[in-house]
Amino acid sequence: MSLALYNTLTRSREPFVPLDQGRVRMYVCGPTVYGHSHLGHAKSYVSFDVIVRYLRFLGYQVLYVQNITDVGHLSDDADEGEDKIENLSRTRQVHPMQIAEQYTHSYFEDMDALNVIRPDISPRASGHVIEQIEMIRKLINLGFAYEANCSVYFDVQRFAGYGKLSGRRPEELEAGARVDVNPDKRHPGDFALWKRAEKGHIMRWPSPWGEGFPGWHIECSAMAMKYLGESIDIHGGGLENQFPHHECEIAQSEAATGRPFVRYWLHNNMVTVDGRKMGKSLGNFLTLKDAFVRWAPQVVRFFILQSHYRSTLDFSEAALEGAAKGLERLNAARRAVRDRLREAPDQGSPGAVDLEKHRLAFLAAMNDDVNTPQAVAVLFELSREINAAFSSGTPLPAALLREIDALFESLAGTVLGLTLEQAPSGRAGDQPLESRLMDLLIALRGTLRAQKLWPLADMIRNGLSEAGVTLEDGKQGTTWKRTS
RNA sequence: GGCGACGUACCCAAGUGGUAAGGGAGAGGUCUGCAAAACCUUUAUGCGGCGGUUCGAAUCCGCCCGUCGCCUCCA
Repeated sequence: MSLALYNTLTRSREPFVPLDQGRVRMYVCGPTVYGHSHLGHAKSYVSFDVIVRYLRFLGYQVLYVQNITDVGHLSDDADEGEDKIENLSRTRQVHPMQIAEQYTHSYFEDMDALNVIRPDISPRASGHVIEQIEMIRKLINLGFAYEANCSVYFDVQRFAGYGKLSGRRPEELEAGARVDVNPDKRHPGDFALWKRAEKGHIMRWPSPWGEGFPGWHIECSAMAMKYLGESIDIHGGGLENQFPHHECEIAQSEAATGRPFVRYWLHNNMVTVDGRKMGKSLGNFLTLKDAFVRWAPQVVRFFILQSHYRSTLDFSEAALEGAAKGLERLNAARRAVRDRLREAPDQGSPGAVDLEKHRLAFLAAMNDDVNTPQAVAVLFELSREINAAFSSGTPLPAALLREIDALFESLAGTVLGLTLEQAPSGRAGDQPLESRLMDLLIALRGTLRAQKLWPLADMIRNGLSEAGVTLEDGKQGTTWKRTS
């Protein structure tokens, strides 16, 4: 049993075998930093985060590169549009790099909150203009690109493999009604590698073809190859970037090196709202900062993991609420394990819960093209079995409880990035002042309850509830937790 | 118009030939002063429709209906 991934290039599920044994070179298209990240970004980067985490869990040494696009991404057609970031900088009267920096910070802030492990390298496009120029020059020398009117275009007709990822041929593009006529291009499908900077354009660099800036597609090829080599194992990105972005990446990279650029192309699907894509252009997006006001980042992460990365995920308040409750169920299970651990006997029947069965089921799900919803289902099944064992009355031995706890930590924590039961909660014996005050209130209420002074007892419970603390009366005494 | 997906219960969502995972909601129950939480049980003879292949189909094939994505920027 080993990891299989769905490769867009071959449109099939393939066993994952990296180029070098034990090492994985992985590149994922990062954000264009001209706005706060939204739920769609979260789905993409959480999905790839889990893939990276799982590869590392399997023992691979992963080098994970994810770019930050801070120049060259045009707001419209690749010939007419303006640079998105420069656009915004004009409106706000600040330097484009200030815009890029602001939203780069914002991006990492959100990803940190989602417990997304940072990439090993986060190269900025503007910091790699030299590499991009070098690559463009090479493409011209090899006859795959041509200069026209101080801009440089890739000649799609010269590259035989153009279309192998998306299934689209240059001939078909020509038939499309929406390809703009650009007299500089030899073929309507040719794409810009370097753009001439018009008067007033702030982001500009000197080049052999005059002052200008790099096209959008070239950055990923140049940076991926700089840090990962000419052939990489995994390239990830959003489904909507399959064409033209990734198709162009393949063309320019393979034309330049003559070698296969990417072995496994992975594409994640998008978040929808009422069945429609969540996107900036549609204006139906929810930024993560807004989402986090309502739902904890962990809940958002969990919500994402409950669907497959290649499936669309439909957003709704009800769906998020459902995820929040489900996550709490897993939390409760682990909390119960830890609570019992305090008074667990050293001896007992260790065979009460078959951990190995669940561990293997979890791995089987993950090996099957990173089926996180299935893996999450295994966690629920594990939880149910543990709870059943608890309610049967027979105390589980400490060694088994520690094993269960470790299994949660490993599968839910290390692999899925879910930090179960981090919210402060407690029973007698905890250290901080908050806990000691809670102990006092609980003891006071306990006395009132013993005297059947219900109104006074409820006054404490209701007051704490308003302060964001929930009391729960259980068999083994009263516990409290924050309700956020 | 071209290319490509998808349609599974009230909602979200797994499942690519062997007789429908999981979560939420709903219902019943245990516990409780009440409550909350937790736990247990339960909830699709059915997988958009109609045909076909097969011993057997949500899964494969064909047609139809519906929704969406890409072809212009988007994770």
